[in-house]
Amino acid sequence: MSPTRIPEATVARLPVYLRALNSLLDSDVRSCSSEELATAAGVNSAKLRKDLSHLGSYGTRGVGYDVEYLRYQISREIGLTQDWPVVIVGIGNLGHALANYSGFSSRGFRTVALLDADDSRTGELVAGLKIRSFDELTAIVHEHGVAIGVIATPAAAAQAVADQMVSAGIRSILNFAPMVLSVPDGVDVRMVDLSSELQILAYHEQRKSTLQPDDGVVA
Amino acid sequence: MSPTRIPEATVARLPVYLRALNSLLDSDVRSCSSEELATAAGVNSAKLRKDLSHLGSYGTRGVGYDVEYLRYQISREIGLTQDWPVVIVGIGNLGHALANYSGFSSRGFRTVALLDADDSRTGELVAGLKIRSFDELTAIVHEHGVAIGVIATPAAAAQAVADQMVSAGIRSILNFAPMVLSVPDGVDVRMVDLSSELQILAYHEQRKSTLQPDDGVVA
DNA sequence: CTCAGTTTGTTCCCACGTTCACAAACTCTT
DNA sequence: AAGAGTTTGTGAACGTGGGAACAAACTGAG
Ligand SMILES: NC(=O)c1ccc[n+]([C@@H]2O[C@H](COP(=O)([O-])OP(=O)(O)OC[C@H]3O[C@@H](n4cnc5c(N)ncnc54)[C@H](O)[C@@H]3O)[C@@H](O)[C@H]2O)c1
Ligand SMILES: NC(=O)c1ccc[n+]([C@@H]2O[C@H](COP(=O)([O-])OP(=O)(O)OC[C@H]3O[C@@H](n4cnc5c(N)ncnc54)[C@H](O)[C@@H]3O)[C@@H](O)[C@H]2O)c1
Repeated sequence: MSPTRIPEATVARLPVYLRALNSLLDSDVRSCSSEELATAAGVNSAKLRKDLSHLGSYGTRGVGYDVEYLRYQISREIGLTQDWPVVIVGIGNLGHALANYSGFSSRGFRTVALLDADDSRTGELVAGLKIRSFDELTAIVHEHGVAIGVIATPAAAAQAVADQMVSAGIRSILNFAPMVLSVPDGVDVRMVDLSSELQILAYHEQRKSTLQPDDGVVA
Repeated sequence: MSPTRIPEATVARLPVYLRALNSLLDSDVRSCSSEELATAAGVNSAKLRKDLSHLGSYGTRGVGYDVEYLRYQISREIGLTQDWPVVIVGIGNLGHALANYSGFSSRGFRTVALLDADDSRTGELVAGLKIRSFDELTAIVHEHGVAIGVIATPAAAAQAVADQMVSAGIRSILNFAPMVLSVPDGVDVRMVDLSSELQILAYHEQRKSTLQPDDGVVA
């Protein structure tokens, strides 16, 4: 199946290619060149071809790529052909937005439970799911075979929540709390830090203002 | 001040160091070694020292770093010693959460306006600000000198919103819509794509399940 | 079949980022 | 004052990623 390990930078771009392919399919485009797909994905065509070459040879020289076929191959490589049950912990402002986000379920991700430590929230209906007590985490993880957990609690609670997730068997965590989590080897944590993103923009903005016309990060 | 350009990878970690320093100050720690700070920030101590060396020599050999002083220097380098007015466009599920997020205002970022194209939302009070019409964008940008815009609209509207932002004078955009934005040179776009993050986790999760015990991305 | 045109997959090279290892510079004890 | 102990800042080695360029492999016309 996978001949070699796929570079991390490539893995991070596969979801972008997938979105571009879906967008092409919506426009009834059946086939495309690396140049077209690269433009749609906002990358260099050489980079795109090299990325795809890590998955295998799914194109035809002189012709291009079959959109449907390539989409399936990328989906399979990422693991989207299977179902991924997800638990969200901390149903405050952000947790509510995440629970209502259709972009998760549209891929293979299925939110199976919303958990919160605040008992006064328990029972509230959000996006068709009842908020349940955080104590039920382990039972829910075992029942649904949950492998991915989302943390949307305040920073102060994040490490404790992560510890509980790990001990319940979760091995992949998406963390929205502005807090560096410490987890055992074999557990993946990805951090989404909005405040950091703004600060990075501010740094570049400051340079743009004070220095000679410099190029930006572009997009 | 800044002798050379700071590597992009370093810039992306400065906010993390800043958080770690704030956390140390909260615990009344006045001074720390690169080892301690690196642990708090979740990175290698060699990497931390090299990162900091790009800003200047703010430590003392044999002693370590003065927490308060280093925090100020990093803040100044990022540009947090000045005020950054921000506009949020698209006050739906996510926009509401962002408007209510205190993590923005706690740094130098100040939300000056919430805009939405849906007139039925106009006037609604969110986090102490009234939702205003998207048409007011240019006037608001000029009035407050806004340089940073946040897009939280559906993907279909994102490019049009970005175009309006750019023509109004905004040169830094934080985009939450799952859509590759096309902007002129000199405009920075940072994309926060939650769906991609989940897919990356899924890829690694899949590999963990099917292959021999491999190491994860760690944290 | 042959040849011109097209587009992929890959190789080569360079730039960037990470880590090691150590000299330089500081503190503290004697 | 000198030497032992610490810790920073940096040079050098190494690994990863990006981009140009091109050979390989396809299509289609004549
Ligand atoms: N709101 C945003 O737009 C935004 C943006 C970026 C980051 N964040 C971060 O996301 C996190 C959540 O933000 P928010 O605005 O939704 O906060 P919030 O206070 O509205 O919600 C936090 C929720 O977590 C629950 N909680 C607290 N401790 C818990 C525990 N130990 N176990 C389970 N649940 C627990 C609380 O009951 C609450 O419902 C914060 O860390 C914040 O810094 C939020
Ligand atoms: N909800 C989440 O947790 C989440 C997570 C990740 C990404 N996103 C993305 O963030 C974006 C917003 O998500 P949401 O759940 O808040 O959607 P939403 O539908 O709840 O809100 C979108 C808002 O944008 C407004 N809008 C539409 N077109 C506009 C325009 N041209 N100008 C100004 N405003 C306009 C709408 O009136 C609405 O209020 C989407 O692109 C979504 O994919 C959301």
